[in-house]
Amino acid sequence: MSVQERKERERAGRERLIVAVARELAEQQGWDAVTTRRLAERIEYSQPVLYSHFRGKREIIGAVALEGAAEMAAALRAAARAEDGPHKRVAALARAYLDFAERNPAVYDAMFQLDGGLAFAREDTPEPLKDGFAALLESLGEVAGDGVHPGLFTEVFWASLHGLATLTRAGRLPPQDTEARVELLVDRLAVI
Amino acid sequence: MSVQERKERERAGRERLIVAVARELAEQQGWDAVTTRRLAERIEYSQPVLYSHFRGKREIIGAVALEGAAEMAAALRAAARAEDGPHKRVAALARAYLDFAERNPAVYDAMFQLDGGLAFAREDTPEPLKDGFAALLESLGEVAGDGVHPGLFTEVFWASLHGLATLTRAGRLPPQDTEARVELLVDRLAVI
DNA sequence: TTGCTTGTCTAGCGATGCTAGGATCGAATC
DNA sequence: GATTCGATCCTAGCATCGCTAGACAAGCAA
Repeated sequence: MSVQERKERERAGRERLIVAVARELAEQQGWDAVTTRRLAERIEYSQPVLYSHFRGKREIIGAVALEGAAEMAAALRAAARAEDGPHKRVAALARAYLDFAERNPAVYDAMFQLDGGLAFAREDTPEPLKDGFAALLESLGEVAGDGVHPGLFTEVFWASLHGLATLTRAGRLPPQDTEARVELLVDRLAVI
Repeated sequence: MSVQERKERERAGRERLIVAVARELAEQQGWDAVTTRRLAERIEYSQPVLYSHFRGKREIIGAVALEGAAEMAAALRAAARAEDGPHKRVAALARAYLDFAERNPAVYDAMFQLDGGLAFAREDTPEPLKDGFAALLESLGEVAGDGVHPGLFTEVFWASLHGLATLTRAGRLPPQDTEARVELLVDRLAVI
């Protein structure tokens, strides 16, 4: 039994290594540079080994996305917890979101721009994704306003942040006024 | 002289054909299906001909994006012109924006998701893109609120719409409550 | 007719994601 | 300790991608 357990441990370790290397490579040189050949070379195995862990490149992107979602949820909760009062909390949340997107562009892409083969907004949505949305909902629910469904409000707020994050990073919005845009968004959307 | 003029006309016509076919193919089967080989086959010329018109696939995407930007600007202005009063006008504008994105997903991708090699938010930004932003600004400037820079407000509003458009289409937001989300966004962001 | 420019095509390069089939290695059995 | 056998891994290759070099043909000027 012990032999098999050891093998499973090694396999799990190698799988974590694949995801970590994919993420690192993506952050360093962009997802285009994450080819199966390069990935295989970096983990010091041949290409087909990747396919014994993942069905394809898409699934590797999906694994990075899940890892990122868990981290983002934690970062959002930490930022919200550090502030008193709904308004300050929401502002901190928004900044933390955009900060995460800016600091981890490749991970953010894996989560929201690329196709990682993950289900969203459904029953079978993976737990880390649901939890990321929940982390937003926790702070945003209290500023949704009377008669507005908290979930719907969270969706709108999230979409707005997502728009700011992606357009800024793609050079579609000038980078200098980021802070002013966040303030405007929070002041208008959040009630009290 | 006439011979040369005829040739230039034919060349320009072929270039329009390339862009039209690329757009059609992208809308039908997605941008992944727009390969240089398939494109060449459909215009009934060999691959290298494409490269005598465009530097590469990126530039073809860029051409589709410019065409789309001009159409979108016209659609936004038409929607705004049909309504009286700032609030109604902005609501119509928002719906027209999301409607365009939904009806022309491939064109929308070319404009805002893919790399078409275009400059944004800069001096040398192509005219159709500037005009698209201007079309938004015309209606949104009057609801920016006191002391808020119209351009900044337009950026935030646009980013929010962009977030809704992309997240909805990628299946990240449930499709049914789209209208409620738009109403909420307009009600909160637009002043009076 | 002879040259030259202009236009187009065939063929090919180096990559990509992914896979079939053979080799190798280690654990279990005699 | 030798042998069998299954799991594990690698070499080699496929189809396709964006892009380009070089051959070829058509049309114009001399």
